[in-house]
Amino acid sequence: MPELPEVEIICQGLQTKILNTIILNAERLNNLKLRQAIDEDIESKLDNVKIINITRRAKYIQIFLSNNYVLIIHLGMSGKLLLKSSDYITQKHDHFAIYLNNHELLIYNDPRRFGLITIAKQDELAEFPLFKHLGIEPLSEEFTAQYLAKILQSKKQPIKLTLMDNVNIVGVGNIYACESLYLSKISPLTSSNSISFEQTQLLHSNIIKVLKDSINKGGSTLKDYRTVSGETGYFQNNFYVYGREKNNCLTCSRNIVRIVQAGRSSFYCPNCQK
DNA sequence: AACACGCCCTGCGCGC
DNA sequence: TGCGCGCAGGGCGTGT
Repeated sequence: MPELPEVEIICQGLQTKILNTIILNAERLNNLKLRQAIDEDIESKLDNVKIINITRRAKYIQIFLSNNYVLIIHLGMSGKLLLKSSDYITQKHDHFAIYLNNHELLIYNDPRRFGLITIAKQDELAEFPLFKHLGIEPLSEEFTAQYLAKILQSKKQPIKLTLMDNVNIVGVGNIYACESLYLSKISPLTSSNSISFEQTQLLHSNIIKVLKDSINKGGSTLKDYRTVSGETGYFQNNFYVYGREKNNCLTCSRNIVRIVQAGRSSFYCPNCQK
């Protein structure tokens, strides 16, 4: 599934392609439940409204509408948002269609159905239950080494779990947590509160670097991720550790190891990362 | 409070 | 060829 860079690219694509278009209407294509059921009355709020802005919060896409609502989309592990021409024939796992006045339609497709589609009033966004607990954006000015140090010092759980917990920092998923720890020479097993301030500064800059590098390469495509135009990303070719179990560490040539933390794979070099 | 674990789903690649 | 298993960019609810 998309992490922060992939969602960012999708938002940028939507900005380019559908900003200022008008949603003629929208419809659910089945009655399957996503992470949560699609709101009963969502179609009535997507009837002849203009798209006035598109932004990202954590891994959520926010499509602001002229009727003071905001359409909120999360892609879960396997979700895709694809722009199609008006003769498009609906495919398996297409769950939602938005018809636009530029003769295109925006299709939400999600095989695993871990994503969600919902709608909220713009002035209630800050209090929206899905967003209320979210931490700070790693690409914002709020994310400083001091902030990261404060978070790390307050936890003794393994650092990788702290990086991936959206209460602390949003948008850093499994790939970018592994990659930023590798670049910082920190083991994913290290207790959060045993990281020195020097290491924290390094980690802070590497989190930002990895996310920005990935955005510049169009994100990472493992399987499902596509831009709104259906293109893959390229950052997967630049992974140091993610998915490279038993391959050589690009620094010391020893084997990259895969372990499981909180039910998720962590990849790291036990020699380089302490 | 903090953490471990399991579940929500489908599809794919692997070993037998 | 076919079946079962494990695994996948996330996030949440439950139990200890």
